[in-house]
Amino acid sequence: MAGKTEEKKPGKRERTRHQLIEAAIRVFAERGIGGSPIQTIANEAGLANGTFYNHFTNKQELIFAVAGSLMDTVADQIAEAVATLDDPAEWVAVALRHFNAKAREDPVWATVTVRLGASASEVSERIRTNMTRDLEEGIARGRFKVPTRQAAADAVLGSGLMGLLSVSTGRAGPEHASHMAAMALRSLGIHAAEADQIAHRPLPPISEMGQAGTSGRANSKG
Amino acid sequence: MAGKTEEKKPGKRERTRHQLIEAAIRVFAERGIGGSPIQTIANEAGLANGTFYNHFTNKQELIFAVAGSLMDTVADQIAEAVATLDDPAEWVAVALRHFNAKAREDPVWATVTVRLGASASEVSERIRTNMTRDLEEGIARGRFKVPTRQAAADAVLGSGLMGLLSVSTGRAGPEHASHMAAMALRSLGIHAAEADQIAHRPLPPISEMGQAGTSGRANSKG
Amino acid sequence: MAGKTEEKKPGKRERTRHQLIEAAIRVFAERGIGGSPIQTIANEAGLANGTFYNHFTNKQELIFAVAGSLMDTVADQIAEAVATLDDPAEWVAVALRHFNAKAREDPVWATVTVRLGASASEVSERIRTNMTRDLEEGIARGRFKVPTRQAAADAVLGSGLMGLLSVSTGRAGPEHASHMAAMALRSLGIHAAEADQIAHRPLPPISEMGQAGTSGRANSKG
Amino acid sequence: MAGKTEEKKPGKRERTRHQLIEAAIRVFAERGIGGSPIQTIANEAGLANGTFYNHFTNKQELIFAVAGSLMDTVADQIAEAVATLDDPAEWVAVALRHFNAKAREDPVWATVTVRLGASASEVSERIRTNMTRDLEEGIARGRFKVPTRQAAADAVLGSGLMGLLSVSTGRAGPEHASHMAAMALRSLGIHAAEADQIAHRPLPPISEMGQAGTSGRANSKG
DNA sequence: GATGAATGAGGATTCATTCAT
DNA sequence: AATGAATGAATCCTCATTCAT
Repeated sequence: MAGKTEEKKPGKRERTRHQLIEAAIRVFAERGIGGSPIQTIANEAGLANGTFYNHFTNKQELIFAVAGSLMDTVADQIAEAVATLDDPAEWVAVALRHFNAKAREDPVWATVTVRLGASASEVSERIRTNMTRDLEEGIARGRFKVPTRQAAADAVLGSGLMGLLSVSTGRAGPEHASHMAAMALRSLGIHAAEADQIAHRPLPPISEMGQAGTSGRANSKG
Repeated sequence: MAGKTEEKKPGKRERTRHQLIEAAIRVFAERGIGGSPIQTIANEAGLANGTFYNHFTNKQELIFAVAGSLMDTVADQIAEAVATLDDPAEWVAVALRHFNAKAREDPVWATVTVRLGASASEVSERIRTNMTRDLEEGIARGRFKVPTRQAAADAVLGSGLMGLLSVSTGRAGPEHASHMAAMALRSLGIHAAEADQIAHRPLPPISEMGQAGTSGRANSKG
Repeated sequence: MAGKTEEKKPGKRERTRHQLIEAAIRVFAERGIGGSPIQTIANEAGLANGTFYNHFTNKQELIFAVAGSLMDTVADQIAEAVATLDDPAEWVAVALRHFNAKAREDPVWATVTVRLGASASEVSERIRTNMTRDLEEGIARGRFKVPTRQAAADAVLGSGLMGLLSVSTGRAGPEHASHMAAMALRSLGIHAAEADQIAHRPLPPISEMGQAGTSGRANSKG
Repeated sequence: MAGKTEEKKPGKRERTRHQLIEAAIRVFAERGIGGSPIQTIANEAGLANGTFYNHFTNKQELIFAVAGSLMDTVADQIAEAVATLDDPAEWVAVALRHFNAKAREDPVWATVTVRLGASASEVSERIRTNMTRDLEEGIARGRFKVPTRQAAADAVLGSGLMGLLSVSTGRAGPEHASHMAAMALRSLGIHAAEADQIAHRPLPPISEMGQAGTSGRANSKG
């Protein structure tokens, strides 16, 4: 149990798994999930088809992993950006704007996230969980006036998701994110003028850490 | 069992087509679109698989027909309900609430609508078009104060969609629809008190016309 | 319910199923079960691979059907031949000799039957059942003197099976079947001289009816 | 348990090979030969899949080794037990009874032996060879009266095999082995009374030597 | 020798679609 | 129009085997 008892290759397995997820994201974006054979994904990752099954039991598992990876990536980045701020209203605004910014920077991410939305709603729970927590804190502090915590979450998340769609279909102008944030804040009971002001404050930066999110996920195959 | 048992004339063809669409909705709800073979759908409709191709050229056409049927059902009902009202704010509130009510009444409808999201986005455009028209009128009349027409549409539609999801996953309480409507109105610049009031007015009833929506659609085979 | 309510094609389905079983028997004999892809079997039957799955859910089901068909064919023929005789001793001798004769006439049958033996012992139960019935009758009539019905069945069936193996590996001489029958009768308590005599009587003929046995079997796919 | 815990020297290689064979027997018994991937067998042996190929060139070789091990185990034990006796009739009876006893003591052995039948008939030849030798001696001494050496071998081996099957399917009663032996002797021309008497004599014991049989076999990999 | 990731040919299975009846 | 058997391309998945460490 001392020393290098178990670590032959530093995460070779882990890395291959990532290659597959990354490849899947690219292929999904281009051809859709249903139109992406395992073979194609494996090849895109520079691997043989059989290798896929050393890392995932089936396609469904890959889809979940992809969805998870996608969501976790932003969720973590957003959580980090938000951590420096005090005002719940700003948390929400920053989260929405970062979510949107991510979509702009990485259209592939946006496309896949949107396509995955319904199929993998269990996974997007992570985003929902984070957001709900933030909203509750805001409600508790009297910053937000909303009929229900549930309704608030739906309104904010719905805005975020629909904004994503607008970005990925090219409907969104340059300030779309801020506008969406402002409207979301208004729906949470923030006055229009203040909402606009908060929604336009400079965005705290996020770290560029690679594939942050996926690291902690369980590896279903031994 | 007497005389013309099968009622040859009045749109027998039409009816068979409908059987297939209805069967597809049920099967899609249960197994997802990708997991629903034509064979299964045809059997659910009490028909042989070959019969399917007397009514649709391919599966994709069925999917569009299903999406169309789904959307038209509500879109028409909503349009009818809204037609009696004068205030754009009320249009929006009523539309959102009816959309949500439909989801409650017909969980299968809700499930399939959500699942269809990506596969048939062209169709959901119809909802967007209607909603955008209403919002524009409201903006023109000075009833809504929004940064952008686009942002407004996203905020409202996002709420609607997310509300649908909450219903179909059982997260939504009895007043969820009204709450969502109120928040949407706030985001459009209506004051909180008024928004709440509008969102709780009695809902204008909708007619119970059977499968209204699909009627006008072209029949590609024939 | 009167007239030709249900019989479009006179057993088209049934016939295709048979083609597949017959083709499988040929292919199995040549390449072994494990070495016979569905594709090859279907092609041998003059059908496309997909057609196979209209008649069997998987390969295992085909194997059972083949084993059943094989066993039933002889079992029926033997039962017919035996029906004309009165002496239980002769039943057993005739059964063993016919079993062996079949192996000589149809080496493919022999090969497949042997190879199938273990994999499909459930199916060969039919042979065992018939034989056990005959033995019991012989015991009841005091014709056989055996320690156990079970032991008797094992001895006779074991002889039959092993004889089959000898035939299919070319070890068996022309009178092998009669010799085996004689020895089997001895083990059942018949005196040597009489056993030999019975085992050499002329063999009652069997009808050449095509694929008799399989007809009654259930069709697992609708 | 003291000192050199791992015992490097005395055939560590040999032992690993054995672990694999033993593991294979267990896995074969449970899942059949075709359904037992190397990976599974290696894991069952507590080894990585790659290790397998340090000991066998391919799967077929393992199957032969398993069959050999299976047969040798009994063949050697039987040979030993028989060596103390003078009467060929007793040789046959003891052999059959030991064969059957082994099946009872080690159901896994029985199952795999039966399942192996077809896949490794070359190996079961060993049993046939031994048995044929014994029968010839008996014939030469005038102890057996049989139509053919071949027929005699088939009758005895068939009984033995079928008895094995009866044991492994639970059809065999406690005295089944003796009954089978008695019937086999009768078929060889021994009178019923004597046959019964011989078949019920106390069984000479066999040594409990571990994995005796496999030891002499060549090791195809260096 | 042991390890376990990678390989890729082989084969099973699905299912949209065609077509003769 | 309805039927349902047949089709075969597309894809999933398995697993014996290789190989770098």
